[in-house]
Amino acid sequence: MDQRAFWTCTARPMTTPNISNDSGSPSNVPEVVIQRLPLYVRALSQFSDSGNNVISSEQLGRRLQMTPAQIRKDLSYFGRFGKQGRGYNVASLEQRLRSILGLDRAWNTTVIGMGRLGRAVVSYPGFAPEGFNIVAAFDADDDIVGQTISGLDVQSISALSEIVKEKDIKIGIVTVPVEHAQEVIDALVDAGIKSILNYAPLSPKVPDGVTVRGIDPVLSLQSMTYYINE
Amino acid sequence: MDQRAFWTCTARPMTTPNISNDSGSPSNVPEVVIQRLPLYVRALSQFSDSGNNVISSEQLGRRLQMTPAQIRKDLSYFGRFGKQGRGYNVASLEQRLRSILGLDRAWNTTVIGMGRLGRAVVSYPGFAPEGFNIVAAFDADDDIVGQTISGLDVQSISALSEIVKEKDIKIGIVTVPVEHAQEVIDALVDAGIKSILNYAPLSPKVPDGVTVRGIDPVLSLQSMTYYINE
DNA sequence: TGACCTTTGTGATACAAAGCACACATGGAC
DNA sequence: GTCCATGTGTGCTTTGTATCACAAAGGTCA
Repeated sequence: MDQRAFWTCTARPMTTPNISNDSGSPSNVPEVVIQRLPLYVRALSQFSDSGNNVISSEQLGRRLQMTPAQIRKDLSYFGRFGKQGRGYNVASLEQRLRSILGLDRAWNTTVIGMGRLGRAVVSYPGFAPEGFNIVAAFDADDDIVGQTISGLDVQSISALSEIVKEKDIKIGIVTVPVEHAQEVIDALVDAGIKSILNYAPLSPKVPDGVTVRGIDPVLSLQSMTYYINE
Repeated sequence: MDQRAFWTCTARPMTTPNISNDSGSPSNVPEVVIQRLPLYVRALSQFSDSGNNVISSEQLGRRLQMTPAQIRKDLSYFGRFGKQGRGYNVASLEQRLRSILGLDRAWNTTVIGMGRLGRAVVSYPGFAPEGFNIVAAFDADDDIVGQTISGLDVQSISALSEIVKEKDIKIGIVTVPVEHAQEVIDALVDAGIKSILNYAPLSPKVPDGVTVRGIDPVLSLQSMTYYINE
């Protein structure tokens, strides 16, 4: 395999579990900041639902349990969105942030691995409302290929590359058993995918420019137990 | 050289999405370090499966995509486990780390919210082998209370506190809809739970000394889209 | 035994991110 | 128009963490 760096995570010395961003991306914005933007979007969306037009960094900070200064600093990486003495326009800040993150459009995604976990993922109703459409499903098992699950025809992994191009899929969601995860991720990368959401319990190697985020509840539990005693 | 790790979330003074550890814990060990330990445990376990007795920080670092120095530094917070010129004994280091994390015992957990997501969680086969036993299930809906799901009798949330004590439950897993998540988390805290795994898309408020880890695939996707273009 | 090689453990250093504090816009009151 | 209250945007300071670099420790073999 090639030995370009695989580094992960962040542009930063953050080295946080389950996040791997190789963003060789020139983006001078720290990765941690990018990760907080969706939180702001979510909070703003809730705020506007409750009928508010304007919000201060203080209010937003109280809701998200962070300091107002950090929020202002984060936003300042992208421009000046607030009015002094007044605060931020809720709707317009939300819109600006969505645009920065690329959330003002829909994204086609695919799930690879149609076992128990993959089925749960494709039937999870939380993705579509946020613009993440699962448009293809794959599996390696011939007994599963050909089935229709949640309206998706399960296809053979050998067709991955072709379908990715055909359907303009930009994000891969990996739900295969851990022993096949690296090869599936390699296949996604070969197919040109740059963003991978990985449910398998491993730290995959990916080339620069590919971002991987891991979802690993066991890891989360295992680090919490440390704090239970003391 | 640059390096990185990946996986879930982060630490305290860092305010990273999905992690909130207030642990007023006196532990002088940085939270990020605690979060990396389970990665080491996992890698060591794989190593010993492949028949190796000894591993160097360099080998471990290669596998986990991080610098050897960071691994040695992390370990040094807890003691001296290696032999110079040789490396670490795989089995014994794994055992020591498990002990530090509290993984050398089993933990009783409960899932609150028996909707689609909760059912997926209780039937997920990845928890038990790691010592996390789900011993109770709760829901607020009277139609669901009384059902048996994956061998668990679903109980009313009103019985939460009682059952937590009766079954010595130490960890709560929250899979209720977001609009009820904060109240359920409050109830867990009232019941004496100190560790919460939260699947609901919000940043819950918890008192000092309670650790919350969030599992939020949508947030992960939303921060990845930023890097797709550029 | 001692020369040599490897790999640890750790003080010192570099750097990134968080928080502080204040200058300065802005809007409202009068 | 002037004054005041409010809350942004940001340079500077502090904090936290990753990395460097090297002394000391163990192993090996002549």
